[in-house]
Amino acid sequence: MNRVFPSVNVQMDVIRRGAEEIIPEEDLVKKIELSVKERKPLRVKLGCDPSRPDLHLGHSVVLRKLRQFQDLGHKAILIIGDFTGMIGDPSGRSKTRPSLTLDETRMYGESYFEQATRILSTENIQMVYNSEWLDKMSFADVIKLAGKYTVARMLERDDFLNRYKEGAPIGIHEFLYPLAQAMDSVAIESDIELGGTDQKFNLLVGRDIQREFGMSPQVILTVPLLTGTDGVEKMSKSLNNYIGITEPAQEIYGKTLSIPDELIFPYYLLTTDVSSQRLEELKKILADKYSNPRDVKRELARTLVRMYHSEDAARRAEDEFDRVFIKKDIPENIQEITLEKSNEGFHIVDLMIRSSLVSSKSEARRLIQQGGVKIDSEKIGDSNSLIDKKDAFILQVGKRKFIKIVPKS
RNA sequence: GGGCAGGUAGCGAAGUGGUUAAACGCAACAGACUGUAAAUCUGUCGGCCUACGGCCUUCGGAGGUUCGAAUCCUUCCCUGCCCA
Repeated sequence: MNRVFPSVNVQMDVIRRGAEEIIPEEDLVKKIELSVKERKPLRVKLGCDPSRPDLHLGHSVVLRKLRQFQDLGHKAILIIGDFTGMIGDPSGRSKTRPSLTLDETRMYGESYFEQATRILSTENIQMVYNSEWLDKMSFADVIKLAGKYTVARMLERDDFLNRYKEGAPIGIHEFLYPLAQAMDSVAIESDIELGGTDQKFNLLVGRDIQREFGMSPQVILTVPLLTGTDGVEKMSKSLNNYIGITEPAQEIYGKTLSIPDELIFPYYLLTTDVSSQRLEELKKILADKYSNPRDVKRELARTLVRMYHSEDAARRAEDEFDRVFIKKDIPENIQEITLEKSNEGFHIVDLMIRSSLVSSKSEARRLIQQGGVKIDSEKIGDSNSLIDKKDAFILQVGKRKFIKIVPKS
């Protein structure tokens, strides 16, 4: 590849935006200087865990950072962690994380790639599976590798240290994961590795191990972890506080509006590409107690829908939202199911179960008692109600669950 | 290998023979209020029912003692600490 790169300063400005730490920053400057001089792109590594294949805005933060590197002319190297996926990580809270077969990891890898390229460019990119080199290592190789690191250094990682202090279990293999990840950096000869702040330790191990292998150590760049829609925990699928990048426009819009106000700015900074000037303006607006944060939040929601769908979808999502939640009307497109009814009609509880809006009859009864169930916008007060309608009708549970029932006799 | 301490609902954590489906906190859900924000208030939070009551299944697993067990015993599994 032989091309002209933007100047070092221009590059660093882009790279610094929204980054938490760059370690060591001087090295990055040097690497970029060299890259500009030699017209050689940097190899930018991002490791991906393919075991949870639905990408959300939390993942988008680091992917967007990688995209920025691509746009600056550098090469993105996406490592699919199929090897670790195959072994399965039995540690930690996730009790039964099943080991995946080779086929499955491939499948997930592909799905990951498909989703990631909604953010990444398909040009300067290379995707590799780490089983390619990790699977070939012998036990002796592993021991030798393990010999390059010490327990004391492993315990520098606060996650390990805390568990150690609290007497919580730490599996030996957990010590091996950072090393495996480090081997990835060795294998692909990364110049820089990206990751969330929680990955800082692992990324740093990569530097040490690369050095052990006589390579120039990678620079690491961490990005903040995006807080989820609950405003407390980091965004994750299992905590159900996420906004998925493949979700329907409606969902992205609605979920965005439900984030706490404190998150509006971080979301703008980390998940959108609004200009720096606009960021400054937004900061002022949000600090001004006379302005209503709702307006900039709506703008954020539109922006996100635009990014993952279209301008048009953004407008429609907003209209739809206003209709349903402000005017308390019924959504435009509702999932429709056809159910057979008995001659006396539908038993309300039964209906809720059959449309799988609730998981048990007790739950259904509870919701009815609490006034959370409506048929055609009319509150159902009695859990013994019978619904006898010939034509299709709308069943609503809670604020946002709607389903259209088409009776069939 | 030995000693000790533990394993209770999504999580944290009470309960150590009977009114315990299991206190309390968090999370979650529904309702009120709102900007599907925050805060606040109310209610719910194992399942099933012909339901202000009734029934069934839960306290790491399996057995046992007892009229009766999350609580006592045996055994197995798991975790941590200390000693070797």
